[in-house]
Amino acid sequence: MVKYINNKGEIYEAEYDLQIARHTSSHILAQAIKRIYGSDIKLAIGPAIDNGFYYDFDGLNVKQEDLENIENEMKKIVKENQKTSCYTLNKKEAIKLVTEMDEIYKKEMIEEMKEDEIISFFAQGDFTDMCTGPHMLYLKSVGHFKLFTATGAYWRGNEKNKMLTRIYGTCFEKKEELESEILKKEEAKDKDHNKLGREMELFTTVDMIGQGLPILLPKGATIVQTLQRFVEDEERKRGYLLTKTPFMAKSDLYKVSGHWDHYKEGMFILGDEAKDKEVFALRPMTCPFQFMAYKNRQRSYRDLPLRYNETSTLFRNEDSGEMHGLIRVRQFTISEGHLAVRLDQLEKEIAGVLDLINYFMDVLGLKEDISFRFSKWDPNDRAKYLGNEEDWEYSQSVLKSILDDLKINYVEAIGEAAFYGPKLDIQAKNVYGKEDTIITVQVDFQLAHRFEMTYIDKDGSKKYPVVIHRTSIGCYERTLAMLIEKYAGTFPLWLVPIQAKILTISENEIEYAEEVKNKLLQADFKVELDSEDNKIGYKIREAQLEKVPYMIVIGKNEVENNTITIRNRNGEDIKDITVDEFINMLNSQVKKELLK
RNA sequence: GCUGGAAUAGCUCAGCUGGUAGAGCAACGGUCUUGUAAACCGUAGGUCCUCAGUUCGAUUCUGAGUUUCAGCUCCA
Repeated sequence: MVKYINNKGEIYEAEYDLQIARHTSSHILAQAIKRIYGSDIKLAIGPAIDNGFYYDFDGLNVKQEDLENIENEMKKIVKENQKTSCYTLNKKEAIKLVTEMDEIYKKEMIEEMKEDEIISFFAQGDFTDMCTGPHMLYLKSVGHFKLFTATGAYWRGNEKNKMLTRIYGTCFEKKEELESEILKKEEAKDKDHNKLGREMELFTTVDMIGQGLPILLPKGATIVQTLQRFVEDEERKRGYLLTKTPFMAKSDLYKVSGHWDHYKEGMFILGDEAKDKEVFALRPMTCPFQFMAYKNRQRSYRDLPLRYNETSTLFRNEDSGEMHGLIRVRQFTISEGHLAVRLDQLEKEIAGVLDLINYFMDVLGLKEDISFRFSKWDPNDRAKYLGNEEDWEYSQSVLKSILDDLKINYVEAIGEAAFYGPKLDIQAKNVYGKEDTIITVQVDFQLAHRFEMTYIDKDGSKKYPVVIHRTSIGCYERTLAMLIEKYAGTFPLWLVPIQAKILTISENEIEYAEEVKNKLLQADFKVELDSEDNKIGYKIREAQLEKVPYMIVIGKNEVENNTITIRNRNGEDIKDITVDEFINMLNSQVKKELLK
């Protein structure tokens, strides 16, 4: 049991609380910083977060190597085992105190509070901080902590504000827990797609090509091709019509779509508006192009729902600091699609989209790792969005009721909507726990009007369809990144770029091995023959490093018996099997993996 | 875009305060023709990210740029 003190000054006893311990650790960090770097360092905020804590400081200039020193000071403070006390002040008194302390950020926070707010302060030895608590009564109770990084962070998360210095750390009750967390971080590095993907020769980047423009090497390209064929085939089965639309268009198109006003910064623009007669832009989204396919002829209510899909390459001029491996790039290819539907079809079509997504996530093995986010507009940031409040309230309420009907378990996020409508985002976490959107489904009541997309209804009147913007498997680069980390490079059979590697014991078996290879290639399997080196142990090791699911070993016994020996990833051997039997085995395994 | 790191052989890295570079693995050539995790001998491989500046002399110091990493902000 641990003793705590809350913001009423009450002392109570409870189990070790990780959140409070981490919050207390952030105060110890701040105390250490003040001791080492002096009172010129201004305190901003220092909360506990998911996997640790941080504290933001102004005027602090620390480097990675200084962290050890700071950590030692923190340990010293804990050893002193100061007792925490708490007192409260009214707003006026609190402002007076923080003004005396010259804590400008605390002052700013207090000034924004209500007049009758009671503000609590926690003190430990020579250190006092405004805080709502609770805290550990004795600093010794915090347990074991470690500082990780010192980086920059904007005050209040706004890029217009000053950049402060943020120190991240974590804390656990037991030393073993801390050590296992550190170990976990180390192990995560080996799964990091940006490291593993390069090591496995799935992709690379080249200085001369530029940021966010990775090259998919043969193995990575093979995986993406497998995914794309799978997605296009499945979508055709579900009634989607394929389009192939241009990679760029005149600015006129984007002016109608609203991209020119709302998304220009994110586009690669070819030409100079001031000088050139015609200005082009690479497409950042496929929507307006597929809308033109819709408008190719007059549509009837009987034509709807109309489902378009395209394996679509997009270009977005991301800020230079944003690029990261395959997760965030400037050119990417997405399983894009737009559905033009009648309002009475909307729910069923969204359900259909979600069923498709669900199937894909299941096949990829990501079903357990995703979460749903209902992304709404921010009424306080109108300039970012098309349409008025009424439009947004309507489209959001429609999407919300559909999601509730479908019993989707989601969190809401303000200000994450697309500029033309609310979204259902499907989120996945990377190996370090950082969340990214991999799939998005959007409901759009706006763009059909802008593009004059209409259909003739039963009663002969002209109507606008609702547009669903959706991806089904997401963007191939980002999804590949997630898969690399999910499987630590050990891809399932249907997806792996080399499904089997044929290894010969000596050069005498190469002719037979070629026969085996051709049979497997004809049966549509991806195989390689390694006959360069004669050392079988070495070859097996190579195949293991490449995470090849099956090794086919061929020596003189196999040639004599017209069979092969197979070794799977677990190191188990199957002997005296024929090539045809092996092909059947592979086929049934792939079928199973595709849930068919 | 912002803050702070980093860039040396194909890969992982070493190289003290300025005197143009090394190791292990990989590659290539040869020997061995081998039944399950690195056989032996040999060879080659570098614009020390780029461009300027300081200097008799720069991988090393300074500046600008490029790429890259962590975080922030932005985003699929």
